[in-house]
Amino acid sequence: MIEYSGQPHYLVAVDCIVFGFDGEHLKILLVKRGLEPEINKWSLMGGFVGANESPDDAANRVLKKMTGLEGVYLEQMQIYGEPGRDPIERTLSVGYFALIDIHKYEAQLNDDYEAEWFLINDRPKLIFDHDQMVADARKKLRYKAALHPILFEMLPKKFTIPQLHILFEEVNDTKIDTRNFSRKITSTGLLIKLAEKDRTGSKKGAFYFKLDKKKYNANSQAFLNLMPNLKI
Amino acid sequence: MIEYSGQPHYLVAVDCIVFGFDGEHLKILLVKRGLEPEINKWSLMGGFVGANESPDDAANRVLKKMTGLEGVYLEQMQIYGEPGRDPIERTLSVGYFALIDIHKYEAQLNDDYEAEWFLINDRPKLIFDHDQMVADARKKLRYKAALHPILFEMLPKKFTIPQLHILFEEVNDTKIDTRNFSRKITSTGLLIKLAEKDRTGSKKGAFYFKLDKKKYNANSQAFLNLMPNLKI
DNA sequence: TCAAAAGTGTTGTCCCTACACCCATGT
DNA sequence: ACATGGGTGTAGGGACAACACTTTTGA
Repeated sequence: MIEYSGQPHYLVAVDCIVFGFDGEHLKILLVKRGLEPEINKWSLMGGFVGANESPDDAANRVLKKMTGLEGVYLEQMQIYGEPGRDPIERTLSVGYFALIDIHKYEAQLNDDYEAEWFLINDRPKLIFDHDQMVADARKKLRYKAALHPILFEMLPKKFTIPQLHILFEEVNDTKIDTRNFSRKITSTGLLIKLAEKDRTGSKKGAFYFKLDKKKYNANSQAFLNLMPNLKI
Repeated sequence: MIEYSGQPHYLVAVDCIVFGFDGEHLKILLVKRGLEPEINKWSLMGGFVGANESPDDAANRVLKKMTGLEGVYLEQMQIYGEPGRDPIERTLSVGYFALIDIHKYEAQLNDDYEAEWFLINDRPKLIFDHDQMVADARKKLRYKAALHPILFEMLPKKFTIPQLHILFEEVNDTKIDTRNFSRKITSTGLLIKLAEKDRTGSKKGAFYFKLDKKKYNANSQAFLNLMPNLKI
């Protein structure tokens, strides 16, 4: 019987930074931690990687369990593995960031967990190294969104250009010229204009668009330069 | 005494995809595996994460041990954690890619390990999921190198533009116009022209350059569009 | 009629690519 | 002299940012 004798074994967890957009501000979803230590403090959604699942599986399972949502946009970020990051026992955690449509979440809220949306810039202090994870996720989201059309994942199926515009400004924490933005985003060819208008925001109303799924899936790897004066 | 009772524990390893450049072709450094199972098969440089080190520490330690080199460019890629990826025992592995100056390596080769450079496109089959790791690393290297000035890490302190040019072509597996390339790369302002010329490649000789460390460190996060017709 | 937001037009600038051509030098 | 890479010049086109303007419609 072959074995890797004498090597230490560790717990492996996943933690998810869940981003949402309420139409005005970027938010993250936090939960009150249900186990010791630090019980009842705010933390990211997380859980241990089970014996028969990959970390990706685990992250999807955790999200399903805590939000009720499946098929969420989920991206592996990095591993957090400093020896002392969990005071009880050595635990390595794989950080993920998730993008969800906040309204979809509210529709099927799972009340078993005390979860709450917080403004990204006004959130409680989190346990362990979770604040670092949020900072890293924010940075990575910005980076990725500048080059790839992923922010659609935080909007409903039907959305308007002004909505998308505000979202881009929120994520990048900057002002973007509305006129150039709408042209740039439509010129990607990823949007399909619908006949219907959203009239809640203005008298004139803004046309709804939906994503061209086919082109979206084909182009999700392409570089798009979605941000003016691209700098990080 | 608080504990996370009943959760499974796993081995955690690191595996490094080490890239090098011999002046003509992109290569990777492989080792003959020294333990069962699959002993004497070719594999990536790897090792288990020790009790008092982070995965990043472990990757640096493994590289130091097997190549003798310190301060190597090392970047975390992703975690590989499918339940059955190691047939002996569940092991999660953090993949890293490393860029090293192949000549520096040869200068202080560690003969304790049977290590060998292989052409990236002509390498032996590797154990477990290491072939997948190499494919992922190649893709990530290409992606990153298109936007950030990291390929310098594979060249000596003094290098010529034609050398850099071939390296870019190798990494991206494409032809790049030499004339436009040299202008684009010098226009980044990251290079300092030296008085000396390399005359091994041509009669005229090509000027040596070195990296402007100060600007390099300041700009390593900037987007640079180093590849024409940027597509992935 | 007016305010307010949506969205189109316009223009100058800069960058990028393609390609021609000159440069330096060992043989 | 001439072959061989190294490197610069140049011109056309396209993208992009800046900003003016029109459109739509509820109040």
